[in-house]
Formats: sequence, structure tokens, C-alpha cells
Amino acid sequence: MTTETLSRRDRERRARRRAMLDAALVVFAEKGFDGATLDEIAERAEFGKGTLYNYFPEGKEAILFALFDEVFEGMATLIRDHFAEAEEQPIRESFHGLIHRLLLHFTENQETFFLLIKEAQRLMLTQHEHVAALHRHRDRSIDALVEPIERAVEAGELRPFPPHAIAHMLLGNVKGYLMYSCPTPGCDEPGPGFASLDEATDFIATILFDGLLPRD
Amino acid sequence: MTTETLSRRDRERRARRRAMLDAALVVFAEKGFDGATLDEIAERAEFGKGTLYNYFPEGKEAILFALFDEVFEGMATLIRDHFAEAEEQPIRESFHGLIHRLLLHFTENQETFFLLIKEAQRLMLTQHEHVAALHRHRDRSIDALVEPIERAVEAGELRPFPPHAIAHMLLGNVKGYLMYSCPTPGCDEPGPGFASLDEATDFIATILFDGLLPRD
Amino acid sequence: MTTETLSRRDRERRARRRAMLDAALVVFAEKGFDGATLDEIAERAEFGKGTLYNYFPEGKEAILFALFDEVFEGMATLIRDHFAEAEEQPIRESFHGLIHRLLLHFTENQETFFLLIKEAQRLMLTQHEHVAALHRHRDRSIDALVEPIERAVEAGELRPFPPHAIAHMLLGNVKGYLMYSCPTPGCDEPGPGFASLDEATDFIATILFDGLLPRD
Amino acid sequence: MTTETLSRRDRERRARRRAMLDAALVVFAEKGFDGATLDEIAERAEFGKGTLYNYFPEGKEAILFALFDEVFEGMATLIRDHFAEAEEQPIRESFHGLIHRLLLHFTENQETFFLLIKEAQRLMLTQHEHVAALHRHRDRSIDALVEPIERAVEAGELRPFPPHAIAHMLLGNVKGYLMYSCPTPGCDEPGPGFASLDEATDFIATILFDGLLPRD
DNA sequence: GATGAATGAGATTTCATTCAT
DNA sequence: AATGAATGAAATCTCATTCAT
Repeated sequence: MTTETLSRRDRERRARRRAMLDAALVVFAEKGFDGATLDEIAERAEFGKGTLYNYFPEGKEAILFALFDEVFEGMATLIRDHFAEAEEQPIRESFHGLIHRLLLHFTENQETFFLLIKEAQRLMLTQHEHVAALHRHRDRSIDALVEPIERAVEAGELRPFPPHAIAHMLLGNVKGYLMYSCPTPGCDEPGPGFASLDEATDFIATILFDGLLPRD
Repeated sequence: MTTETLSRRDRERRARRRAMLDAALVVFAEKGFDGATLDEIAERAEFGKGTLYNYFPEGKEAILFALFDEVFEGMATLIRDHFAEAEEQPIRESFHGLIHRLLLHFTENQETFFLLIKEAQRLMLTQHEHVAALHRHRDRSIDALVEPIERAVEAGELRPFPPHAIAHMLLGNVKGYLMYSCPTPGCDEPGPGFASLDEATDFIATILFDGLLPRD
Repeated sequence: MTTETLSRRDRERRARRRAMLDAALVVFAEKGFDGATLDEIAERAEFGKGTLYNYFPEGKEAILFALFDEVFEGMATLIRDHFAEAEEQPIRESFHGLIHRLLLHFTENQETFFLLIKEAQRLMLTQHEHVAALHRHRDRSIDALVEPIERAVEAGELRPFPPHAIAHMLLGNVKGYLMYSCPTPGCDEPGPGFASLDEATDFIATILFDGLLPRD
Repeated sequence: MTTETLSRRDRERRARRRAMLDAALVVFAEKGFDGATLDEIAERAEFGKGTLYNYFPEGKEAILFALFDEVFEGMATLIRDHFAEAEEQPIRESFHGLIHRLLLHFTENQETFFLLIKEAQRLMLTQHEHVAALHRHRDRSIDALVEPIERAVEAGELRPFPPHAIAHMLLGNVKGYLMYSCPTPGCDEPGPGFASLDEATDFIATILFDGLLPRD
């Protein structure tokens, strides 16, 4: 009945929630939201199906959105952390580093990437009641990018395009490259794309900052 | 019983198939594959639900893949046509024109775009038995791009990146821009992005060919 | 494709609807609304579970209310028919006859009676969204009674109580007697109450019209 | 550990049981047995859900039957008390008083009335394993009525009908009137029926003892 | 060939009950 | 003894597919 006991309960509760979200992420990433069943999620999480409803009383969709919370927050945090650390770098290096981090992040957390592509993008083109929430989620990553871009544009270090547009294109190119390089699932071949993350990073950064036309 | 009669039947058959696919495209684009029901498709096509099975005996998914056939073929044809017409142009102009055409195409055929984003991308990250077919579909557009890119690379007009990779990034940037500029569905606001297709085209072309760093 | 064909379809459709309602009545009467399952109703009706939803797309409750439609209409019709036939009779004979008919009706259609007691009465004491509809249903029987009662009251043949109240008590006494005389289900004993319907009718009519105090 | 301590425990135990039954009565009366959830009952009783099972190890239904115990016992006691107090009154006055008490009792304890109508009546028309217990419960009220009725019949003060039947009709008319006068739940209108309990009592007593036909 | 009613597998969700703390 | 999280059986409902007409 002491704080110790309470905090143990609390810790356990969080651990279970975590286990459920982990399981759900894997299943949603593989099968997609509609293809996933609560049975499979519960089984993978090693809980009874009903227990899911203790943690997410609003049901299946609430689990998806809880995952979105984390996934988008993770991306925004990564971006914010990067700029906090790379404050003094010239713009190209700074973004080169960010692209590298993002590629690494989504390579190491492929389920996260799949969830974004399969479910977040799909829902954003929908009249779903929570689209707005989704846009707000995405905008947290965009917003973290906009400020440094804005400064660079004002300093004349980047072409004078709308910072929002630039931010979207930056993330879009990372996602686009990952879609391209993604190996066909279930097939053994390694997938197209560059052999190393460094090369991939250079490729994206070159296109974005230098363009495909050779500069003499 | 003559060829004339037969060909009339044939024409009617095709017209019906067309009507079904048109209806399915609209419904799939709006609701997504899982959210769409055959009832709704049949009703919109003004046919009985059973008739769908006369034209697509393999069922719901067969309709989706028949749409993919058309949608990807349409994109590949657009690309091929463009290069057939723009044979003599310098590389930047030529691709500038292509980007414009693609933006126009997907703006005028938004359902097509939604289908690609919502369903084709999703399925490509799946172990679905027909992923390979999907990749082949996509590769027809890519292949139509690769040849001119290859020539430009060899002529030193483009940086020496793998033509496949370049082709993917080109299409990826068009899709990325469209995702960005797409208005929130159900909301009246116009959506972000540039006011005119020309500006959008310039934006994408500038990023891709000249890069975000100003050239002096 | 002629009217003949169409009317056959129509007849079949109605026959199926009938079979479903018949099955539902039996199951609802035995198990109550909550205790009944669609599986059991479908099985008893010898249809697939899904077929129920073709006929009652609004689901389980819609079936219940469709039954109420019939059951209340049946009761109201019985009352109206009775007074249409018994126009010239003195008031006591007329109502004596009605009581007899009602007892017979509910004895022969015990499921109907059970449905009224178990579900209609329960729902009427509820904030259910369709209570109002239920009251209107009941009022059709009451209304059919009120007119003759009103005339009798005005003619001084009945005590000057509100006709509505009298009508309710009349039906209430029939239901009350039936509740009393109803044999314990599942038990072989015959149930209390009078041996014949005639005696029961006399009993109810005597109480209602003459009172329990002997008139000298 | 002394008797005092034990009896305090005992008193507390009873108080808790009471609180649970009070909560259950309210919830069962409003939602019905099937519609009620143990969660809601526990919350209203301000106990943990598990605690309910310490007091009613047989579960939800045991709570319902514990309520029946009290409700039927309350009715029987009311009847017995009445006749104990009204021993010397002439039969009509005596029953007039009883009717008044019953109306008052159920008006003041509407949940009790709802439980009887919604659940007891329903269960009595069921093959439930405890129907017999329910009948026995009801018979305690009936039995308390039968004796005075029997005496009155033997004394020629009431018509020579079976006392059981008369007892049932008496209670049935009270319930019937209450069902009639009950306002539509959720609706603001006052409900039909007489303005005062006294008028209602006169109405019921007149019907039962004097009949609807005017005595000259 | 066109039709749409019939079908039942399979999905989400609820909730009485159990039991470790 | 009190608790409430865990549980899974069982319910309603949906919808792709079949098939008799």
C-alpha cells in the first residue's frame, strides 16, 4: 500500500501496455490495420483478447492511434534532437546528418516505416474523423524542420521556396528512397538501392541540395 | 450470329467491364480496398452484384488488380508518349515537361493517385502472392524513364547515379509533392502547395535538377 | 419476368419473412429477448444467420419490433372485430364475449402472451428510444375499447370512470388472470385457475362488472 | 476478538451487503437484469467488483434472487401487518386500506415495482431452475391474503370464488393500475391515472368490490 | 448472361467470473 | 477480506462469394 507498491503496479501496467503496443506494431506493420485481427495481436502480446480492452477501451482503432502517437513523436524527437546537437554545422552538413539518421532510424525500425506508409498515408487521404489529429502529428515533424530551413532560406543558403514545402520534400525523399530500396518482402533478394547507408545518404543529399545536373 | 453480332456483343461486354472498373476505381479510391464493398461498387456501376463475378470471376481482388493494370499502364504510356514527342529537347526541359504532365495527370485523375498511394504502396510492402506482378507493373513506368536517363547520364548531362535510382526519385518526388499539396479531405480549405501547376513543376524540377543550394 | 413471376417472388419473400418471425416469436417467447440468440432463431427458421439481416437489416431489435407490430395489431383487430360483430348487445354481454375471445386468443397463442409480458411490459418501463412507438401500439387496442366504453358510460350503463382507465383495467384483468392461471413451465401440473375458459370468463366478468360483493 | 468485535464485524458485513443490494436494486430496476453490469452495480455500491463475489459467491443471479427475497418478503409483511392491524374492520374497508397501502408502497419504492414487473414476471414464465422458488416467494403474499378472503367468503361477504383466485386478482389489479398510471420514463408528462392515491384506491376498490355496473 | 437472395466464416466487442495480490 | 486486472466464451453483425432462377 506504499508508494513502492503503487509504483510497481504502475510499472507493470506500463510494461503490459508496451507489450501490447509492440505486438500491435508488428502485426499492423505486417498485415495492415484491416488485415490484422485482435486475436493475433493478443496472442503475440501473450494476453487474453479481453485484456486489450482494459488498456484500450475504445478498441482496435485506439491501438492504432496510440501507435501513431509514438511513431510520430519518435520521428519529431529524432529531428529535434538532431538540430539540438548539430546547431553550428553548415546547412548541407546538418541536413546530410539528418538524412542519415532518418534512414538509420527507419531501417532499424522497419515496422514503424511500414505503419507510416501503409496506414498513416492511407488515413490522411480519408475523411476519417481523426485525420486532423493525424495531420497534427505529422506537422510536429514538419515544424521541427521548418525553423532551421527558414533560417537558411533567410540567410540565402537555400533557394527561396516556402520552408513548409521544402520540409515536406525532404521527408518525402527519405520515404521515397526507402520505398525504392525496400526489398520485396518474402523474397530473398537484397532489394535495390545503394549498398551502404552512407551512399544512400549522399545520393539523397546530392539530389536535394545539388541537383541532378552536374555543377561544373 | 455473324461477326457483326459478335462484335456488338463484344463491344457491350467491354463497355460493361469499363463501367465496373470506373465504379470500382471511385469506390476503392474513397474507401480503400478493405473499406469498399462489392455492393457499393455494383450499385455505382448499376449492375447486379452477381454480374461483377461474370466479369471478374476471381473476385474483389481481381478487380483491384485489373485497375492496377490500367493505372500503371496509363502512367507508363504517359511517360512513353512524352519522350516520343519530346525527343529532341534538352534533358532538363524534357523532364520539366514530364513532371508537368504527371502533375496534371494525377490532378485530373485523383482517384488514380489515391489508388496508388492507398493500395499499391500498401500491397508492395506485403508478402501478397501478387506483389511480384505489382513490381512488374511499376517497373514499366520506371523502364520507360530509365532509357532517357541512361542516355543523359552517359552524355554527362546528369550525375552518374544509377538510372533506376534516379527514375524512382523522380516519380517519388512527384508523388511526394502531390501528397503534400493534397487538401485534407472533407475540409474546405484548398490544401497547401503552390497555386499553379507551373509553379509546382518548377519547384520539383528545381529541386531535382538544380538542388536547393543556390547556384551562383 | 411477368407479373406472375414477380408475384411469386413476392409471395416467397413474404413466406420467408413469416418463417423468420414465427421462429423469432417462439425463441423470444421462450428465452426472452436478451436470452435469445440470432443463431437459434436462424436455425429454427431454417435459414442462414446472414439471411435474417436481409429481411431485418436493422438487426435483432428490428425483429422484436416487427413482432410487436403484429402482436399488437392482432389484439387491436380482435377487439375491433368483436365490437363490429357485437354491435347490438348489452354492455355486459358484449364485454363478456370480448373477455372470452381474449382468453381464447392468448391461450391459443401463448407465445404472443409471453412476448407481451416478458418484453413489451419490460420495454415500456424503459427509456428505450422506441418506447413511444410501443405506447402507440398499445394504445391502438385501448382506443378500440374506449369508444364503446365511453358510450356505455354516457348512457349510464357503466360507472362514470375515465374510459381510458376502464379500458386498461379490462385488459389488465385478462392479463392478470392469464398470469395467474399460467402453468409453471417445465412442470407437468395443469396450472391453477378455472377448468374451463367459460368459468374463467365468468369470473373476470363478474369481478369487473358486478364486483366481489354479492348483490342481493 | 471478543463477542463485541465479532458483532461489529457482523454489523459491518451486513451494512455492506445492504449497500450492495441497494445498488443492485437501482441498477436492475433501471436496466433490467441482462442490461445491468456488475461493474455498474459495484461502482454504485462503492465497492470493488470482486467484493460482490465475497457476498454473493454464486454471482449475478444470486444478487437478483436476494433482492427477490427482500421484495417479496416486504410485500408479504405489508399484507400481514395490515391484517394484523385491521382485524376488526368490515371486509371492504379492510381491503380498501390494503389497496391504499400497496399503492403507496410501490409508489414510494418504484424500483421494487420495476423489479417485479421486469424480472420476476419474466422469470416466472421461464423454465429457470429457480422458478419454483419464485412461485413460493409470490405465494407468501398470496397466502397472507387468502386467509382473510377465505373467512369473508365463508361468511358470505364475498362471492364464492376460490380465495386463491381472488387474491391473485386483487394484487393483479393493483399492479395493473400501477402499470397504467406509470409515466413514460424519460418523458416529462405526469403519466395518466388519477391525481391522488385516494382516488386511485377508490377506483380499484370499486371495480373489485362493486363492479363497473352501477348498483341502484 | 444478369441477377440478387442466401450463406456462414470471421470480425469486433462485452462482461460475468476468477484469482493473485 | 477487499480488490480490480485478466480472461475468453459468446454475442451481434458484415460481407465476399455462390448459385438457382
